[in-house]
Amino acid sequence: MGVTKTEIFTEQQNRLAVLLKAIAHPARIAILQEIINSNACICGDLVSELGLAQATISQHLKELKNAGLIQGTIEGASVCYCINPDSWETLKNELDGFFKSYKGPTTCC
Amino acid sequence: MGVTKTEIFTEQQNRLAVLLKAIAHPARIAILQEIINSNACICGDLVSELGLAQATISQHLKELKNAGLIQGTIEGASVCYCINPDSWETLKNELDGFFKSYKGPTTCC
DNA sequence: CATTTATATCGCAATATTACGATTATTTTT
DNA sequence: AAAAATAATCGTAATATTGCGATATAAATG
Repeated sequence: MGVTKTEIFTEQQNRLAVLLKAIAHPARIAILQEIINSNACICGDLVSELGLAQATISQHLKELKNAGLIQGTIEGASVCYCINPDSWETLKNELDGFFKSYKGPTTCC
Repeated sequence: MGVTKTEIFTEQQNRLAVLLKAIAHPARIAILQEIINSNACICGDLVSELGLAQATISQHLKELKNAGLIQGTIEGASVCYCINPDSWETLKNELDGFFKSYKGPTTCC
């Protein structure tokens, strides 16, 4: 046991869960914010900005990249990470739909 | 180690991460969708709707409740769960702000 | 009041996540 | 080419999550 039963849920539910899980960590939220705010793409500056080891940051970046939320391009010895505009837009819209599907409180509770 | 270093992140980052983590599971997404779609609040119908054991559903409901996303009111022998309108709205806005802070692709990657 | 119904909680096994030191690979710099 | 800088990967320890059977709790029903 201990494994998420993905087979009993819809494609959409699983996909949304994977993307949200990728964001659902303070370090990865911080990384995304850094990438967004420094309008130039930052690389290993994250290691000095956030207080985490280089291996840890690299691992978080990998997860964000696996989820498709960011993309990295090699720039000499360092790597330049930035938001993947398409998946960012897709997730934004999907989440928007999800949150808007709730039409306010009902009478029961 | 293996413990998230919450102390090095901002309140906002930690709060958002906790809320997103609560949603970031297909079963909990399915539960939220069920609660939203059945405009009457459902109770243990979730157990028959989704293919998970009663103990598992109850645990997922607890997590959603702990995160403040849903609230349960006792209704006789059963419990009626529905969305917490305030936290739902708050999270929606916070996420909206987060996603909107990205102003499209830059020149670098 | 015994029985059924509806949920919650406990305890456990399987697995996933988080963090980091050490190492490796690659590119700059000297 | 050696040294330094940058980032990825490996291995590992600590902890968290997921799922469920078994059990507990509480209300409804007979």
